Amino acid sequence: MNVFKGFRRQLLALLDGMVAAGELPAGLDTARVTVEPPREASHGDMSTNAAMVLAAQAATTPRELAPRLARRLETVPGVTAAAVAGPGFVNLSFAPAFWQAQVAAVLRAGTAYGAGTLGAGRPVNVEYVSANPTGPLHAAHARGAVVGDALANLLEKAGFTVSREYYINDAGSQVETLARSAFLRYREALGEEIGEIPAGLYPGDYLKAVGQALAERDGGRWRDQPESVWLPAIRDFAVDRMMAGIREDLALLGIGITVFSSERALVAAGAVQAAFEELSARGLVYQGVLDPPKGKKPDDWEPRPQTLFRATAFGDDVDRPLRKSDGSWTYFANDIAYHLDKFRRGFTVLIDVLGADHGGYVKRMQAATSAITGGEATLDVKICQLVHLMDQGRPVKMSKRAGTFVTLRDVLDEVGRDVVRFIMLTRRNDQTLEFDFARVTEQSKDNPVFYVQYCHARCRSVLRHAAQDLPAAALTAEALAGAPLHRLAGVEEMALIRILAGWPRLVEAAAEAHEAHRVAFYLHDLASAFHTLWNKGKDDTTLRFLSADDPELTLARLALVQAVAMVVASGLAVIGVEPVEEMRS
RNA sequence: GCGCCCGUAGCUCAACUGGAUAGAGCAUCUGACUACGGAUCAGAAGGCUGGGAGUUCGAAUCUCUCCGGGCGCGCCA
Repeated sequence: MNVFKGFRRQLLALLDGMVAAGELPAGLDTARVTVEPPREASHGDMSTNAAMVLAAQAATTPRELAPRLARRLETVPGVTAAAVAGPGFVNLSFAPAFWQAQVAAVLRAGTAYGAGTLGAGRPVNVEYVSANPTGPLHAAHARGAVVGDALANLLEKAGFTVSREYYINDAGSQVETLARSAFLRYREALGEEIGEIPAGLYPGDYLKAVGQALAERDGGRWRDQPESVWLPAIRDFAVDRMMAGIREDLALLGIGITVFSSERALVAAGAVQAAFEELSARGLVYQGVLDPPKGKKPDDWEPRPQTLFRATAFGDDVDRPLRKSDGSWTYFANDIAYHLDKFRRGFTVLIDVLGADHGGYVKRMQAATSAITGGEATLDVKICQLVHLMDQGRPVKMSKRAGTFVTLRDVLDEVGRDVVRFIMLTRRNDQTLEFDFARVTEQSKDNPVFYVQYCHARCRSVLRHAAQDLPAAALTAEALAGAPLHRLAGVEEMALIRILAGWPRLVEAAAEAHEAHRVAFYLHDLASAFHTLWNKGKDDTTLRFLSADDPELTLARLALVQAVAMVVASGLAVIGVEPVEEMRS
């Protein structure tokens, strides 16, 4: 459980008591009252802004209310001091036993420690990757894949029921281009000389295998047919092949997408028509003419009446077309249908993880989501900025034309799944990220993956040593939960325990903000506190975890070490990284 | 030209959604390490949070306005 939230409940009860005693007016709005760890450790263990938030309502000043509050707070069991500071904060200190008990809580919960009830089982829909099925995933896709997957893990840990989804864009012109490109490779496989790949078609070698497979399956039956005959069949064939490859790559990266939705199937099922009618029924569709885009002057622009969605009524800048001039649906219309589909499947919290090039798409999709669900569903869009691939500080040159673009598979082969997953979360999603092949694999504290893994490995190492040295002792987590934890009184030990106790709170806050990267930063902090303690033991042997002449202290410290290992493992699980038992050389 | 994202230590980035003296890691100096697992640790220095104005008890965070970078900009997806 989240100890800060727990104490906030006690604080609110205490405020009720003050109201009952006539010390505060009834009907207080306590929504903005917070209990948090103070920024400065020297300020105490917890801090509340209650006096500042409530002073105006109580017709007094923060500095007057705070001491009255502090006096009451000092009577709460476990609280050793309540001091007024700054503009009216009340800083609280707790007895060591309060924190030491958290170690036992970790040990009893295991890697489930931090799992929360915040979500209360409510459904959340996370859509990510959704790469066009026109080629293999490349390195840039890895970021969205990891961000989405870790976010899904995080939300699950916080108690939400999560659906992980991939939207297959198999209905547009790009998959037709794929079909034509594959057809060319098919003719090539049948022995034809195809020469240069014409501009506008996909040149990648990966299509050779598609052409080959098609030739093996169907022989020459398509070769002399008109495009209208072979295109649908070859398109479907090629898309299936591409998706098979993509699923394989995702599996290698450990991405747990379970729902794959086909745009084509959605259209075929009439979902777009239904969504269109829904919008029409709400009076949000009209025929109109848009202004030409400012500043940019398309040569072929001419005013033309279109079927438009009134996106401006929901915060977008302009109304958006739903139909192309040939009468078919725009990509946007299809996507509205998909989001409506999510809503109809019971999701009111929708999250899309998209690439940087979709930044301009956010407003209209949020507008559409709000419109078509009557405001019942909200859409949060996480835009993932670019990944700059580097090697030893130099950019890795990438060119699709020259065929040197780096695939996801290349990156995985080079550095492995765990490194990719962790590094992708070492920046906020909306910041560009540098991915340096040399740096992310080096074994030093510069490398956060290594740093955190090393922390876990050190913990496990200590526990292995303990098992050898103390064959008679019960060293299971359950047994260690009963260790004499009051012996954990060192400054560094207490600091470490406070960080451990902050894990449930971090899970909640990160889940609420939809920001999985916070887990990576937290793990780095935790590892840092652990390495600090470890190194203290080098200088001062009385601080070592294993103390031959003090078995009780040893047990208490082993409990702490075990708890650290568990929380690290639990955080790594959210990121999707396997904790290691030892560092391979 | 318009919209969105961003701008924080020399570099790469945090900052618990409005809290206290803005924090880490590199790099730079100064020290510790013949070992529970070497790839670490302790300390120093480094800032007008791009500039300016506003909102209030309080702003890196919200508003406005400039400056600088990225992405996008009718019937591509």
